Amino acid sequence: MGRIEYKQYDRFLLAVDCIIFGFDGSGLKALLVKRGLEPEAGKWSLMGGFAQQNESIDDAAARILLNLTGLDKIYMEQLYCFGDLDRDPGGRVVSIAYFALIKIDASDNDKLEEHQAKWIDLKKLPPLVFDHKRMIKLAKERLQQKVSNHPVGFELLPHKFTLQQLQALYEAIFERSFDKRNFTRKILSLGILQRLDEKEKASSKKGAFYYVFDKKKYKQLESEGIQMI
Amino acid sequence: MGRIEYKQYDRFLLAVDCIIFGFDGSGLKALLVKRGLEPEAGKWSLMGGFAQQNESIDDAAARILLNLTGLDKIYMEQLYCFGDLDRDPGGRVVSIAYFALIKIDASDNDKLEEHQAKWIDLKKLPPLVFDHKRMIKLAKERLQQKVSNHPVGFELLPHKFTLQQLQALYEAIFERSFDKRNFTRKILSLGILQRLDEKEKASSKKGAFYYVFDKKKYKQLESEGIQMI
DNA sequence: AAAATTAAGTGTATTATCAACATTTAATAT
DNA sequence: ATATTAAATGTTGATAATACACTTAATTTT
Repeated sequence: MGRIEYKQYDRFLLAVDCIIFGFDGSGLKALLVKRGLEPEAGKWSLMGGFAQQNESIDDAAARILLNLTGLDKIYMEQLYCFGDLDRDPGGRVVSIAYFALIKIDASDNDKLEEHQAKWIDLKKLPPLVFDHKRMIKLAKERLQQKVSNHPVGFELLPHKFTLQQLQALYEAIFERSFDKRNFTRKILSLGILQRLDEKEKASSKKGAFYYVFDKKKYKQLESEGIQMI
Repeated sequence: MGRIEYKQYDRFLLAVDCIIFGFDGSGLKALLVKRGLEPEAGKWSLMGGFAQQNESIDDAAARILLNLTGLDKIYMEQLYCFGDLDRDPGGRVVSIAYFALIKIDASDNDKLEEHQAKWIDLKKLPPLVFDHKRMIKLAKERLQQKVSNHPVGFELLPHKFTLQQLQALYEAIFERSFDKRNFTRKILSLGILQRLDEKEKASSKKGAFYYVFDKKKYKQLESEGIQMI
């Protein structure tokens, strides 16, 4: 018994690619880098890397995200395994894609510059290497599905935020508008928001109340599931 | 440029494991085999195999399913990539799991016997090798989610079937009962069923009408999505 | 100090969907 | 002719989703 059984079978390079989502108040953004490796070096790409024998695939994904952003303990979920023969012209590489949700201003700017990384609006994507555009498309669909059934703003919004910011996030994710009254009623009825006494004054004279998430209730609904959309 | 860039990185064995669902009128079943390979040879297992360099991962999954059942052009969907370090005691193997939906009596019985395969009720699973039980659990959750948003009976039921058979399928998938009147109304309102003039007489004196799927409408709703549960 | 401005905050009526519930009907067997 | 069996079918109340417009708080301007 042990580690000699499977010698005869083919072995594969395993890449891990990360679709990193962020929200800056207007559009939904993805964090893209200039690819540092041939082939296609210098072109826009998702952040990625190769998995190593001494780590799980989840760990590889976390490592790659940390490497780019300096962040750990980030919301991350496996998206899909892309295994077509010719997806990478540099060789047979099977890629496992993960998507992550981060607060857009929490990442380490030095690291971002190191990788020539930029937040790019999903509606203005440049040409991307390999099948990375397809990955982003799938990730966005998964995010929509996720957000329909789970609270998710916590990961993408600053600690305190206004109802309009939250609505803007949902509108960016679903690329549609919501009725302010219905949206407010729905989201407040979930009981995951706590209103602060503080107001955001930059964008109106009256000012909009800040809210924070009730972490306990949020976590509960995150596992139970909700019906949001 | 070309196929020499990535030499330095680690390479992995890639397994493909198939969760094959079937429905026999009462319970939801999975097709399990007696594992033919050390380690754990002789124990119950999902049907699986190693991916080869000359095929896509999707193709590998289709090959493995064909190999066991003799069936091709089967409904199949990638489930998840399992990449933990010690999931397989025989070596570092990353497994990509697929789930398939087949008509339970369509498969090639000789082939099934060759692999000592059996249809086993999901509620009576024996101990399984590695993380295969976890795979089945996840596959069942995905199936529930799938069925909530897409018509799916077509793949699991015989060509013609009664409303009660269809309801029994849904009840098996969701492990709950539905009100017959509400279920019938809902499913008929989708407009994907065509009633035949023929009746099934085995289980009642009155007889229950057979239905078939309206393939065109079915395919349309399959891509558009529905709200079933 | 009054008026104007700006976006925030809020309520109601209508419609559609979901859930609960029991009787009648068609065909065969006695 | 009667009994039996499972199939087929409708209504009502509750809940959720949608559509829609005015009032309020605070600042800025006159």
